[in-house]
Amino acid sequence: MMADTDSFTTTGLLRESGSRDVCEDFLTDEATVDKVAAAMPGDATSQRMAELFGAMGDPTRLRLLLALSRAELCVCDLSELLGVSVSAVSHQLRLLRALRLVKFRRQGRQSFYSLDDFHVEHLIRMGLDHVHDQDGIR
Amino acid sequence: MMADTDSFTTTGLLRESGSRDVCEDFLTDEATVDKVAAAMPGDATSQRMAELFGAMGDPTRLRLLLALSRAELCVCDLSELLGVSVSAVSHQLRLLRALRLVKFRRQGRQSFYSLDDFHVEHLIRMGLDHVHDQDGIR
DNA sequence: TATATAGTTGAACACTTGCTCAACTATTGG
DNA sequence: CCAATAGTTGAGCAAGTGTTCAACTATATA
Repeated sequence: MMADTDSFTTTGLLRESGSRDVCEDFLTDEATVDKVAAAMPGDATSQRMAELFGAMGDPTRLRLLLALSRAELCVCDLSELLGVSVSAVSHQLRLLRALRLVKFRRQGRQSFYSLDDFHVEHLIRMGLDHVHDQDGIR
Repeated sequence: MMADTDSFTTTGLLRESGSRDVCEDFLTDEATVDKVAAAMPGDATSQRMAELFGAMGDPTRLRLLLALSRAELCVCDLSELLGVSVSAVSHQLRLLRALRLVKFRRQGRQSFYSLDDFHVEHLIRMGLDHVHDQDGIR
């Protein structure tokens, strides 16, 4: 299956021999580093993952997703629910739509939004678990 | 078990009767909105979830986590692997540590970092799945 | 057709964030 | 003790981000 082949971790090319702020010429554990480097997803993949998590990393957007994980809702109701202006909600939904985290349908003059993908619900669930586990134990 | 009791969705308090940018006085589907509002995690919880996802939403930090999901590594090797300065790596690891996504141990003058929690690995895995599924299908 | 409602969009602005740089601590080796 | 290595930390700055505001589109109703 091959890990990935995008463009490869930037590594290897940044070896201008005098580069400061980098530790001594050869690595602490070169074998391990090579193994990890080979297993790393390509830049394009990690970039898109970062976009995904970044989208969920804003409180407003996350709460939009949390709300939509319970029901399909129109912009107006989402605005009320979160206490955020319609405009701000619309902007954020646009972003979530671009990343395919939510989809929408128009009915009359209303836009009803819902989660696009079951993965998103799983991610939300795991985020909740992580936070709750941290509070509970430790 | 009760959904949560933190501080409650901001909702309900922002009803200064003349507030602009909010749709007509009563909601499209008040019953549903109430149901969703009751099921929403409290502000403190969603705030912490947003911090978690936000931490994973930066390309550098995400790639640190991806690397650490494969092996325990020192700052220097991480710096090499990602092509990012030692200082930048250290700053980001500090943040990840504060959120308990990674832990570290000192050995001599080196700091070895690793993932703190198996949840993080699951989240990474699901993020990968989501991105790959989007590419594959559709 | 005119008016109101629901939502979208671009520009602008304040705020946040990730990096660099330089100074610092801590551990090792001579 | 001195020098070097590994890493941490605070300040500062450029780039990015979320909200507001005002102008706009589109659908429904009188």
